[in-house]
Amino acid sequence: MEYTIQKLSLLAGVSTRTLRYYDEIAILKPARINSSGYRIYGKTEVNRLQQILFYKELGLPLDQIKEIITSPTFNAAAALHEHREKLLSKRQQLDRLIANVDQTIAVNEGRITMTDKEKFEGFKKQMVEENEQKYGKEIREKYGNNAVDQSNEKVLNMNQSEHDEAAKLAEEINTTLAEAFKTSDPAGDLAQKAADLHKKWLMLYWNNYSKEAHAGLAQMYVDDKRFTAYYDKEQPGTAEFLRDAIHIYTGMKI
Amino acid sequence: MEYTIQKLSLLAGVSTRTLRYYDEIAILKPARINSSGYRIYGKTEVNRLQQILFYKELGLPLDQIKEIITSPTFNAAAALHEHREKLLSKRQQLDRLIANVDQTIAVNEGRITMTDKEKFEGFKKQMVEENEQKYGKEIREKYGNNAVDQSNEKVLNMNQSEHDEAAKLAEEINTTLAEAFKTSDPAGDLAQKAADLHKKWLMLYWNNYSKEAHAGLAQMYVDDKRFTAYYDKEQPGTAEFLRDAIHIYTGMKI
DNA sequence: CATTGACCTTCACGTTGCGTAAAGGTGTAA
DNA sequence: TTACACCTTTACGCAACGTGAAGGTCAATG
Repeated sequence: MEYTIQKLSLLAGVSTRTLRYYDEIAILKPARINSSGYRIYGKTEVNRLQQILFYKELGLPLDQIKEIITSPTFNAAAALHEHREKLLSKRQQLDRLIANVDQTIAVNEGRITMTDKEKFEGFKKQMVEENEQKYGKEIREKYGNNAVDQSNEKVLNMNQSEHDEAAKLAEEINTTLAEAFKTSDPAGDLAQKAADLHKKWLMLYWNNYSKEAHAGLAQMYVDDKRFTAYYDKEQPGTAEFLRDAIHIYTGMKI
Repeated sequence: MEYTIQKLSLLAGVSTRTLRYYDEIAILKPARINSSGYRIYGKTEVNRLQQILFYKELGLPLDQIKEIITSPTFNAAAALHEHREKLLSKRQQLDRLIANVDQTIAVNEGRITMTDKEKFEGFKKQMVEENEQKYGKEIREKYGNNAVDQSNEKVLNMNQSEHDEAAKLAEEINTTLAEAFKTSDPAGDLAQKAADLHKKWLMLYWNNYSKEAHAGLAQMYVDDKRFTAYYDKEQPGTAEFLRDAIHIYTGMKI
């Protein structure tokens, strides 16, 4: 079976320009040139093209593909392993980017609802949101991307009134927590109410609430200095108190 | 505060070439040009550059950044949302690539151990591995990337004897399963032995065995025609029988 | 037989975001 | 004055083709 350039291009789903380019860089030369100067491809070339396209789908650059398929002694396995590493770190980079964009969108939209408040307050909020985001990354590793993406999507699609509700809830948590802290009893009614409010607040941000995640977040409030600073701003020890209350509330310890 | 091009480049951590390029494409013009033709940047330009670099970190192309920061009416939020979508699908694409590379490496290395066997057999094996891979994608969504990556890494690092062990185990599963199938009792000793072998076999591929995942995979053997075809090749109903045995073995139903 | 239209060829520039010379002017300290 | 660090513009290079442009070739049709 012989193919002209267009026949092969139709067969393989690539452009004729691509085939000419592959000829030019000598990764795929035609079997022969006919008397009119036309490129004629044979069975060998079809197979080779399929190989090339396969490796290309894997994201390998053409020069590496060339080495793989031209040199029979070339260590394809090593090349693939190396490429795998690159893809992995690329995905990590992408994850960071996505988290960053999510955060930026949130901050941008938050800014709109925040114009009346002081900048300092805004910064504090942003700080916590940032960390919430970081915790998101940990969830991401434990429960997969979809959960976090959906949750972030949820925040991004919140309307003004939902934003307001979240702010009101956050405020309510703070006052209730402050009252509860005075009782020194994380199992008491007030503390448990704070934990419950915190759950309600969380559910505005998370699509799928789980006790494990709630308890885990509570622990992070203690472990991460920036969270601790936020919750301890009025009374040192509040973050720890909240964690204890949530652990009792969820019946879980991390 | 005024900056020459190099001062600004040192401050911002970009090359002077970059700054000249930004001047050229009019995304960041210097505040003024001094009598010698030098570019002089001021405070405004520093801030603007920071904005540019920020959006660049998000992966936005320069022309879009230009629109965002030059047109005050430009809908930055919409642009970010759109960009977010792009990043998300990019990551999906990356996930596919990684799975594909993993698979290719496995097949490549599998081929070496398979040279003696028939091609047809090889194809069947490849088919099942492919699906195992697909199931891997479902795990990925449920348990995050790390688990699957580690598991694949494990396969990739298996040596010859481990490969052989896997093949032997697979063979043993098949014969045991065939015997067990005759008893028609998925709770019987033989069937439970098959399930246990299957677990051992799985543990060669998965880093973290869990009853849920094992039971889930068993269910997939019935749901996915290609798995079913593989296990039913001698006796129709074997895939279903194996699922029942595993569900009893794990004490779980999906 | 000539024409038409599909197909082929070889240039060659455009894309993105700069890196990297090359060739030459400027500022300042020794 | 000389050296040296700094500045300028110009322009090619990179990856992997897309997209014309200008011009030959082939098969079928009027």
